[in-house]
Amino acid sequence: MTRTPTVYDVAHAAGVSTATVSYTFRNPSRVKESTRELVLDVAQRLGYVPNASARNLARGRTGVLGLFAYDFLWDAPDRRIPAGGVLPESHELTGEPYDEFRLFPVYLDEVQRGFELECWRRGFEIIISGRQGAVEDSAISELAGRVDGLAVFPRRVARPTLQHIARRIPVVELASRGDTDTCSRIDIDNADGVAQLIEHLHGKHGHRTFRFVAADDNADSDTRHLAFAAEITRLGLVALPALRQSPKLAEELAALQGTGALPDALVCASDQVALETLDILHRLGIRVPGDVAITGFDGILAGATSQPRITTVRQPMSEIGRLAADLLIARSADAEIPNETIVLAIRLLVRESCGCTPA
Amino acid sequence: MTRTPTVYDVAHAAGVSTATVSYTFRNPSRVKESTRELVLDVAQRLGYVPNASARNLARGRTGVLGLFAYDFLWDAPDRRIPAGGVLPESHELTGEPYDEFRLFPVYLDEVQRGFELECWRRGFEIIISGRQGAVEDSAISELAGRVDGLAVFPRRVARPTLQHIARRIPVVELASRGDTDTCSRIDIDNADGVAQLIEHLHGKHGHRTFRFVAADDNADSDTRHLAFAAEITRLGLVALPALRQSPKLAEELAALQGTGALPDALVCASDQVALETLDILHRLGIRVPGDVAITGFDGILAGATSQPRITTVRQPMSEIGRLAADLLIARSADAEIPNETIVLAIRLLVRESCGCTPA
DNA sequence: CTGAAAGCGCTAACAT
DNA sequence: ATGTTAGCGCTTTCAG
Repeated sequence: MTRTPTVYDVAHAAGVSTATVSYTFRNPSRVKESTRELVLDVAQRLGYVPNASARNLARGRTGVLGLFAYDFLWDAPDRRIPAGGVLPESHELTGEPYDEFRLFPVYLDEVQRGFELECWRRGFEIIISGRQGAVEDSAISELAGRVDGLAVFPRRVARPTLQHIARRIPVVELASRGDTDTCSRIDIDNADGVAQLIEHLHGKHGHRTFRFVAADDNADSDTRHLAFAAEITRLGLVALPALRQSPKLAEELAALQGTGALPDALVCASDQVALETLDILHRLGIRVPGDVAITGFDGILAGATSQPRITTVRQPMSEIGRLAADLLIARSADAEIPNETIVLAIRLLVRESCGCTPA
Repeated sequence: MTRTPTVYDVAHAAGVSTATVSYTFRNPSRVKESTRELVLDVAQRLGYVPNASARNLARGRTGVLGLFAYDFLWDAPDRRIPAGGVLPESHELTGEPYDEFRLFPVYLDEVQRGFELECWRRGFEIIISGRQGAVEDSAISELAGRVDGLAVFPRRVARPTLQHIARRIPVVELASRGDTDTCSRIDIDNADGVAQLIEHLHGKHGHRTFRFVAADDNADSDTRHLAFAAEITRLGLVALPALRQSPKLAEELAALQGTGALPDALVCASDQVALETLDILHRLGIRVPGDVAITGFDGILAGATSQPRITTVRQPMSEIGRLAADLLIARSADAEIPNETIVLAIRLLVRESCGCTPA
């Protein structure tokens, strides 16, 4: 096997300089047509493929944006996406554990999609990186060295690491966290979402007792919980402690059922939490929304195919991804552009789990 | 804004050589602990992030695998994923056209997922690249220069281009095409799948007239159509010309309905075709499976949530992605490993669109 | 319109 | 255990 051809080989074979070869590919109009054709011909014949590492090094940028995702499966391998009964056992699986968890796209998938499309539209490539559990600094730093800008989901990367990276390339955090100005941030109006949900449950359905169901170790969940508490207080209702998505959630709900202490409504931190809760309630024989109303947050697909369908707040997920890419591209081209925080509006999606009837 | 720090800066500030800095990051055990700590400290203070382009150039490899995907939306912007009636209008959309098409994951998404997970597990990063419509050679060649191996979906990239690239890095094509040994190939047993479907429709339900519904410009569709024709012939049944997924499919089906010439069963090239066909039949008032049976191919999620659920053949999609990554990693490490074609087994998924009753 | 040549930042022999 | 140094392949300024 011969050495892979370089600009030198092409230049030599074509009887031109390496500069001309380079221009032929990067700036064709600078090269006389006949020369250009010659070079392309030779390149073709030799099997020349430009080496991006060399180019990026010379240019000082990569044309790649990174998305540091995660897979919640890895963190919670024994937790399934509850799909409100529609998850079909006959949707044959390959036997790999993750295969059965990720039938439905989740929040992250939809954000990723928006990010991808915007990158491609703008001529950027995209590295999707993911790690299991706690992220070692080296992994993320490794990734940072490969890209012109980086989008990360919160709570995945230690803050000092993020600050370190943000000194070198633009970084945008997706979703809430609140402090610092290390990086840009794209967030949604969580408080408004929660307020609209409660307003609907309270004003429209007359519900008076609420419990929040929190997700584990999740910044968004915390934000929404705070908003929930504030809203409950504002309405002069009784603030009860939050329930928590965990292996013990089923027990807790069973206990509430036993003592007749079920609230009127369960406001869940996310659609995924809502779906899991729904599943548990089903198993306990508690009817939704008959015995208890339930709401989610996000607007993922699974919540629209469950039984009943989940009343929720829709995030503009792909728009979040799109904006993230947009912002990174701008800042990577001009370091003077300051970090910014964008807060996107949400929208209440009234379906059936709150007690409304299907249209 | 100061210049971004390099190994030289770190080495200088720490009073060591660049080699020591490099070793500290790449081969820590080669460096005395105290030195290592010193270097890491200085690097931290300076905000040093290793430049991957330089490293890759020096090393001669990138640690990145590419997946050249596509988005069928771009090619057919006016064609929706029909979801058998479950696609909820209230699943609020952002207004961007693609947003409403891609609610359900498709074949490609699931393959991609397997690819990603395997890459991450093996310590590779992954570049997902996509283009609209016909792919210019430069785009794919561009990508090829960035990665150690490339997986492509068929019919997206001109064959000469693929051959050109395959001279430099390992390439694997996902799904059927058949000719050449330019690249490796991962395929499924399409013939077996089609045979099992027809066997079921014929043997179990006694159907005798079949029409194939082909997808446009799709290698898999062609392969399955051939297998379909062969099987029909083998059983001594009447071979009728294929229908074709297109804006005119509705007319054609209506015509068949009008003349009482509907077949017993429609064997569709994919689940997506089946879902679209199902949608059309619905609108024509033709009952499925009452008036006509229908089958799909792939095993995507949308086919499991439609009404009725689609009887289909399940491809091990994430396994396809996983194997692709596996194969590329092996070949990128050892150019002596020859190309190979892997054919994976499929599995019949009997649901309701064939006429069976729900379990 | 084309060529010469100086980097880009890092790695990995090889030397000490 | 650490330092020296020659590349890795391409881009781009400056000359011609």
